Amino acid sequence: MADLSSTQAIEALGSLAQEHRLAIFRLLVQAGSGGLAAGDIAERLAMPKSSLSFHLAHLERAGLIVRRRDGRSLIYSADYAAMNRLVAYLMENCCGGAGCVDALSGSLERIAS
Amino acid sequence: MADLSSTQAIEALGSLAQEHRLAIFRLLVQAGSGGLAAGDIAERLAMPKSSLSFHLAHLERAGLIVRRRDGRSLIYSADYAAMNRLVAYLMENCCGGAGCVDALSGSLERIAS
DNA sequence: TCTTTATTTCGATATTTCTGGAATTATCGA
DNA sequence: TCGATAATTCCAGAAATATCGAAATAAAGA
Repeated sequence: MADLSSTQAIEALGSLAQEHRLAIFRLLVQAGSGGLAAGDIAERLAMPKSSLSFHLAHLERAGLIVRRRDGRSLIYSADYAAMNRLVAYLMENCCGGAGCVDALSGSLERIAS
Repeated sequence: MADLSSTQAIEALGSLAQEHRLAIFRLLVQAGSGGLAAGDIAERLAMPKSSLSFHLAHLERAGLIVRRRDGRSLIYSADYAAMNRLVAYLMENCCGGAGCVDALSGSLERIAS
């Protein structure tokens, strides 16, 4: 699993830095590896299909989600590995060394329990 | 240390999702708590002062950096706690549960060593 | 093949963000 | 107080993003 370049990190950060796209991504994370059809997402988030399509394409370009076809539906799902790479990038490049690692260990334990 | 709202997370993500701002932030992380004067940053990153000022204001608004005055200089420094909150937000809301925590534990160990 | 369903792509517009020179504000030292 | 230094704010234009209806594409089933 190769490290992210800063260009890739910027792409990913920019994708998540938008109200609708963050909501889409969070929904897909919740949905798990089964993913959700575009139509389902549009309905749940109550947004016009063409707008949704624009944001899905953005997230896919950034590598944060993947899609597969199932009959007439296109199923989108979160790429957890990509997200891990992004978080790892932030921890390695944008955190304050040991203090940061300690602080985050606490968070990890909280989430795991 | 209160959790980030999704609006705050979007602000922070948007601040880092820009070439110059990411470079500024990384530089400030490296610089440590002593921080750097605006002029130093402008020189090191070779950018016009007014542009730099725009980006510093953006990062400060997002809560990722803080500034203090020292004589004629304004010293900027990274707010590690804010960064930790952002990473924690991503792990809690945008990661795939246990699998994600395991993957990131590995990263933490790698960074710590 | 024709129709229906699922979704994307196109296109025009509105909005936001970025850029950098010029003018302005704040501080220091003589 | 004056002159020099450090930085910001102002401004206008350029570039990038977001919005969403209408038209186009892809697949399924009768």
